[in-house]
Amino acid sequence: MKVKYELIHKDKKTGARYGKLIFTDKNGKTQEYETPMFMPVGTQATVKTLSPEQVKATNPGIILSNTYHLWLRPTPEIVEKAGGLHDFMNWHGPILTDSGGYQVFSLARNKKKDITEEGVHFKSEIDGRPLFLTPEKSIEIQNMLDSDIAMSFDECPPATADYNYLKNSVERTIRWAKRGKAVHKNEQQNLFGIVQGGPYEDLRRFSAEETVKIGFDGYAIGGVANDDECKDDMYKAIDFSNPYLPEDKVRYLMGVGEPVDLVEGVKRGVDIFDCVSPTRLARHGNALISGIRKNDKGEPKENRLNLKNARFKDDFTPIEENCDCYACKNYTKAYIHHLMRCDETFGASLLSIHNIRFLIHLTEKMREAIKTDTYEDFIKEFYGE
RNA sequence: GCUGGAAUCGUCUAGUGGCAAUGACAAGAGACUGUAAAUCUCUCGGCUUCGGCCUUCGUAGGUUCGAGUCCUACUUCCAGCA
Repeated sequence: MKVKYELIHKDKKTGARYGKLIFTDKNGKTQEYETPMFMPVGTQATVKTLSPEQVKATNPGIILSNTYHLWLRPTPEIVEKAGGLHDFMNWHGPILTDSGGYQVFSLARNKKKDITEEGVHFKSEIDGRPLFLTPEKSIEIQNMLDSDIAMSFDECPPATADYNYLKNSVERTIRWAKRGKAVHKNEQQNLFGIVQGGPYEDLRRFSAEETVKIGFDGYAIGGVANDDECKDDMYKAIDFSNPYLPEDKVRYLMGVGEPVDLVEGVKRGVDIFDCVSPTRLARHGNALISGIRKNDKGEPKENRLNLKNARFKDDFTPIEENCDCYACKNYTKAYIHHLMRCDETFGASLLSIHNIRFLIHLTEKMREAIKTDTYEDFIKEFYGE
């Protein structure tokens, strides 16, 4: 499905954007989704522990999947044979595939040696065989997967990377973006470019301007929220990138994030987000709740309950009294505590439903605030001020 | 009744003369940001001025510089024979 972003309203005080993503399929049929948007992640063509129906009940727009992982298993040939990713996984809403760029960060073992101009060397985690992913290959795989939005193959650098490393990396990522676009053939698929450059103003500007010159259907800000990156560097990455991105294209902050990151990202002009955290936290027994807490750096962080804690064994109230999710409407903390203690998958499912719904609900509230030019008040209320 | 064997931290378990004592589970807590993650880390006898000190391997004695480990008796359990 081809996508078009429509900027509908900007919050008068903060500039936060309310908009729509309009997808049109080859028969001219459209699907509309509002932004700000949170996109749940389903790396292996499934949002872990959830059926498509359960995901749908959280009211999402786009969901993610992953080029690298589907390349290894089941292979793009199988997905193509199944009629594309939508039919294969029974998800008929929009799908965005990450390019494998994050795996350059998380899986390439020897960054200096494995990342070359031509592409990136990996060793399969499944059978140890050598793998080589190039910008062309990534796009070719995504074309075959037939996702609605393909991402350019980039290098997602570690937060510890220094200026010189980032400068070379940014330049190479731009060359990769050109190579990827040159081989992009799937006319029903959109292609997004990715801005890199760490927390450096000149690198972000250069990366954004060069990426925009190539011309993409949407733009992402990448390389944030890795390792122990501080929030301040993430905000710099956004602030130094957004001024150089076109107003009429959607802006995607990759891999983010926590509720506080969504609120701060939208304030800085971001439209869409994705993050594994709601589903991973869920599998590890944690439920997102309203309010904020501080991490050990003193930064504001998501508030949550660890339902595995003994104190919940006889707590027969829902995770959040006013939450409209399936888990909160039907189950108690004591029950979920019991399921998590017994390693029952249903516990992880209920927490995944709650956490995803929590973030999506947050974006819904942000939209309403932007539409009424009260986003600043919304932020104050969010921080409990 | 006889002959073997066994009793160790909530549970199972390692341990054959230097041991507060192995591993697993359970338990208590923490981490997690484009998913190598239903994973990983820490704690798990008591006290501590963090150097140690104290009390622990069924019970009671004994041998030894030193005993969970060797010896004796007892208690309980298991197996085989009656």
